[in-house]
Amino acid sequence: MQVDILSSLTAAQREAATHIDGPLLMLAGPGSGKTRVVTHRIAYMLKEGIQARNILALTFTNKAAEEMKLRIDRLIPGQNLWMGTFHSFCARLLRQYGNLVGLADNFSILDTKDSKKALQSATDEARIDLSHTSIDTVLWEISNAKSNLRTSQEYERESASKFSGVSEVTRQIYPVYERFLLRSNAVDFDDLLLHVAVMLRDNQQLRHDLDQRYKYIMVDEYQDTNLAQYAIVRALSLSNQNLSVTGDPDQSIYAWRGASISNILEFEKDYPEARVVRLEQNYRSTKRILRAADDLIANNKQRKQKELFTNNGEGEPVKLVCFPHPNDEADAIAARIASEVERGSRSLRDYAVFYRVNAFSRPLEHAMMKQGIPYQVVRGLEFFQRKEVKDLLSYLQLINNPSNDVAFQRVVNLPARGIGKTSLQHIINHAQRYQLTMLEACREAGLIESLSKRAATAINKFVTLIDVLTVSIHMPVSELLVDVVEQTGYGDFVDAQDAKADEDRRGNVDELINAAREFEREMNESTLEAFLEHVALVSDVDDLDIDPDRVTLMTMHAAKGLEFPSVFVVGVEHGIIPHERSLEDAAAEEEERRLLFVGITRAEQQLQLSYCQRRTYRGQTRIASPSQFLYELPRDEMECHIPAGGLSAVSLGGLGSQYELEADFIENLNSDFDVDQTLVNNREDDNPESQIPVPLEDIAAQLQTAAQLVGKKRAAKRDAASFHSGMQVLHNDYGIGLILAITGKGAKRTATVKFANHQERKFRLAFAPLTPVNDSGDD
DNA sequence: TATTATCCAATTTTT
DNA sequence: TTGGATAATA
Repeated sequence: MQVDILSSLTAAQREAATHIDGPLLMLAGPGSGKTRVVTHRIAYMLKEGIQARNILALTFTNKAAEEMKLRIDRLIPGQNLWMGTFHSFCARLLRQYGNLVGLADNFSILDTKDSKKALQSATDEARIDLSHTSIDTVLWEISNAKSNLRTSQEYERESASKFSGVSEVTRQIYPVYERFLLRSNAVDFDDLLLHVAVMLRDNQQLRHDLDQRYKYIMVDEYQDTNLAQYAIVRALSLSNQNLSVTGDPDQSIYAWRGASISNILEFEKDYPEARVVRLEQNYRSTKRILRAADDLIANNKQRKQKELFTNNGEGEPVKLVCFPHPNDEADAIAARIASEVERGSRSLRDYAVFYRVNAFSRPLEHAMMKQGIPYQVVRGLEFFQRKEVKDLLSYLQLINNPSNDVAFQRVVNLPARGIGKTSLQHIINHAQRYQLTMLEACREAGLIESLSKRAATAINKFVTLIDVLTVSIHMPVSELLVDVVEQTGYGDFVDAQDAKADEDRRGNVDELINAAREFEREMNESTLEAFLEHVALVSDVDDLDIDPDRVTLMTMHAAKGLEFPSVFVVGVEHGIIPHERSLEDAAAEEEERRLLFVGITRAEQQLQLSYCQRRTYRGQTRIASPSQFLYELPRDEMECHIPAGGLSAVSLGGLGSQYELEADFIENLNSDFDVDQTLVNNREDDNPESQIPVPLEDIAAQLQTAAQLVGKKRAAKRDAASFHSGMQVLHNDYGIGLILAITGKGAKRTATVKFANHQERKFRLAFAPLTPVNDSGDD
């Protein structure tokens, strides 16, 4: 039987799969069959007689956990193995032992938005002045602190010497926020981990018990663990060092969220006994794709050297294509997919398009729709973020946990029931004065003098409403939900809105009720509490179905762990990948490179990277230039459809000659250049929505001509001191503009520039990122 | 108090 | 362009 399980593994894989006792580090490159090894290893352990209940397997996504469970079940059916995310594991522990950190077992889990609301409330309550920081910054700072195992006290101590605005404000707010959450019997995502880590640290008995219980621990994507997760894993594997972790430092893309890559890099220090297995053979991609990935990632300095190889064929050349505009980019991709599918060489599910920011899905969606290509957009939390859904869930939260003030505030006047801002403020004051939760304060509405009689009545009605609903707390969630929709008046409210604005909010409501029904059907434990936990810890991504025959659109972050026969990466542009916010920080830039590496290595057979000359983003069209990462690819063996002169004609980051590509654009300065037809002139229709997709080859050909047309028009020198009115200039952020006037002298010399979007701005010539666009040939 | 207008800021986001 | 958060108004 063992032979069955191991026979399909290679030597290296088998070595990892049969290493049961003692620490194990599996460095697994992309496409190296990691999941296969992990699942086979577990199956092997079970066969060897290890109890399923002694195994703890931690993943980052529910999807990954499900996938593994499924595959193990295929190898050894009928084992009841617990597998899940760090967060759900911690939530489960906290339900049991939460009292150790001051949580009742019906605590609520706040999502990021709720956390922000909580933080805002806490800040208001304590009358803390945010001065120059924003609530987002502080939330971020606290989240970071929590990921790094710092409670408010530790933060205070640790940051005592820091005098930046953020840390000063955070020092004040963090303890208040902490108290606010405890009082609300609620945790944010970071708390789930932090509380458990603290609990394990301060409670040796518990630590020991759990250590005994979970004798074999497995962690997937170890490169993405943060300090809190590290501490939890460490605490659970002290007595029994049967810890196996898998990961790939080159695929660490969540450092920005507190993941610390050093966890995996220093595993061998933490566990000197560790066996290290490297899985470097790639079974996924063609040689060419792998070489592109390898060349790219080789530019990272902070890196464990790794040798990727594959026995797969050379494959087609990787494509690099430049387009005038994202609409063309999207059209060309849609057209190619359509034609290949038409030809029968592939099906839609073989294709994925990746981008750096979610907003880039828009032109792609347009193009797919135009072409009638079925597609699915994978977006993190779309469903559970919708207003209707959040509103209704807040009612459920409040019923489940009456202390949840965030939920309370969300629903108290929704639909409007005459409890406005002023009344609410009175309630808040009262609650604060007597240390009550808001719902408790409402129960004393009659005692609050400042409240008008009318308001007091409205509040009493609300309290009664919640009390009545609470009676049904043990009913199936879907029925409770139906009750909520009807009795709170929310259903009518939504219907009224739909009628007025021609929307389908009701549809979302129904969808949520359906989700509840499905939950009842699938889960053996379908209490309200379980449902709320489920929706808090499961995202839409998790039930991403690759099965339906559709093209998949998603961010590169979301793509991790997936693979597709044919992959497009769009918008490989400077300031996009790497993202502009990463430009100053070398470490952040390396992470961006890893991100592109992840994108590239998802591809099995076909890969196309593309960038545009202009990009419409946030309502503004701007000049775009190729990403510096494109220079690091093996372009000589790739198929490049880029303007004459190639990438190198566009100077990196600098503005010097990048608008060489843009000369036609510049010429259109004084005309309305919303739709620039110069490059794509086979369009017959002025309406951008209904334009005919341009075959990729044609666009490439046209680009060449356009570039030739542009010919002599060269960029002026950057240091040109001779700005004058009537002159065309290029601004880093605003694009091309016309100097209307010049005033002042010396350092104060100021230009008034009118930009393409008809905005006028003034710039000090001494510092403004302005470059003259000179048509007098200066070569 | 409730609706409407205006302004502002804007990655990625396993949970 | 979008959404969210305030400010202005009926």
